[in-house]
Amino acid sequence: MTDQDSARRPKYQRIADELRDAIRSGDFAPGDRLPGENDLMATYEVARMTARQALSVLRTEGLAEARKGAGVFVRVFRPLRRRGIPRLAGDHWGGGRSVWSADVEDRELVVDRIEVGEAEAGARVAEALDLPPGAPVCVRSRRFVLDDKPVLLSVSYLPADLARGTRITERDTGPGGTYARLAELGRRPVRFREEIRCRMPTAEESEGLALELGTPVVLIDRTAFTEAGVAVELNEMTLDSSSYVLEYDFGA
Amino acid sequence: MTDQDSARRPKYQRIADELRDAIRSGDFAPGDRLPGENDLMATYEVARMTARQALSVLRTEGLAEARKGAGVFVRVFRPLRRRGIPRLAGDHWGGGRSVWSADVEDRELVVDRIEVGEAEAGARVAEALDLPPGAPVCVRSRRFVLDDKPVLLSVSYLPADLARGTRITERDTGPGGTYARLAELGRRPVRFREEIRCRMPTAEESEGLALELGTPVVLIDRTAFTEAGVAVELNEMTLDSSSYVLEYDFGA
DNA sequence: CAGTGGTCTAGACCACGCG
DNA sequence: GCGTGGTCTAGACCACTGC
Repeated sequence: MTDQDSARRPKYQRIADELRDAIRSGDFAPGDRLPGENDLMATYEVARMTARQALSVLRTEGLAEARKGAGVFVRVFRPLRRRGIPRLAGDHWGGGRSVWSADVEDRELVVDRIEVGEAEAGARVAEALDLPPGAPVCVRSRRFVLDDKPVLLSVSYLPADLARGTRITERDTGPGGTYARLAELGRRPVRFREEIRCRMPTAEESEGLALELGTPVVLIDRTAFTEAGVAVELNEMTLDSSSYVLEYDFGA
Repeated sequence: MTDQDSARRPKYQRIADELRDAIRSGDFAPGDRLPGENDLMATYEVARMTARQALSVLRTEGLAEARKGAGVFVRVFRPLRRRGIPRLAGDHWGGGRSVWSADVEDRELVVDRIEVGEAEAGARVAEALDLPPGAPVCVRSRRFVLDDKPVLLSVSYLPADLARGTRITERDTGPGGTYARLAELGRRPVRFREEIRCRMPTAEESEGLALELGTPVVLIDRTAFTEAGVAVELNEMTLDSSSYVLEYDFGA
């Protein structure tokens, strides 16, 4: 009766299917504990590794997370909405607020792992900023942590001759951030290009964003241009995909 | 000598690290065959499952793919560039071309699994189209296959009272596609909102897009609005993330 | 300290694909 | 046909968590 209909589908997949259905149907709500390895071994009369493999399917699908010594739990999602276009409107950061204040509202935002320095432009950076390869660039990297969860890694590149001697090279760039400083230099960014990619994280990204198994990252490469069409900044962002919904509004 | 520096890192991780480094450094180029399970067992003197686990790390990272009976290979990427904004400019589809011709250029595009029908709006569709829940909607679903690789699943919803009696309810919507028909009805879409999410695929998505292990999907929900601000279409798209780079250009 | 998940071994049989 | 990866078993020891 129970294994007559197995129909060539591997046991671990069938177990995963049942658990997945139970999650989707609401039998297990976000945050609930799922049956553990021992439970599955008993219920389905399978070996340890088979039960493990079933759970690993759900984890790599991003549906479940394992907590050592505690159990396996249904994952909880609470994505942030990131509005691609109005957030960069001049009247946001122009008024002394960072572009971030548009996103986070009443949640607790911490910026850490701030590093500022100078380096030689690699091929990609040089091309984006229209500089000769090896040209000096100001590099600003930082991490954004929202309610104790890291959500974004950001590395920003600017031509060094533009940034030197300004607060852009300091840890705190001042009110309105880098874009306000650029505006003061007569290089106000008015046009932007964002390129979006998505893939599984590297080990470093996984560590830096404290990612669960089965969580992709979103890469946003934003180039900022002045009215004259000169690229003044390349910002490479790495987002925890489970923490974000991106939104773009535009006319035809 | 070889395991003195193991430093608590699991064997399978150390093996995966070495292979990953070899890939990144170019010792294995895209498409190359990697050492198989038996090779790793011999080289590192580990059990089968340990070698397997090492390879599975690379696969879930999206760096390698297994071909049954053949071996494990370094994955090859050739993403399409999808320009979010100019592709929807009226002069593209207005001239009788589909919005797709902007993306694919000289590659072979096949559209299959076309289904057109009517259904009752679920909660999300009803909200997006500003209809009462359960209202009849026209549903158009299809799959785009580029050079024999499926890259996008699309399901489009329109208010049924708008679509009925037009070519929108036929398999072939005619020159310029759905948007050109809407324009003829006096409901020309002029504003768009795209919401972007990213996650691991469900089993159905994985099948429909023929995804490798370790390949996330990108979800784009696009709502089209008329000049009067009325939502006339919701298009839910599911993309193979390894096949796409999304691009958005906009001013501040 | 009892139970959990994490790692690892040493076997087995199978289906598939390439030569 | 032989080697490949895919599935599965029945054990083992460990580290961590929570009671």
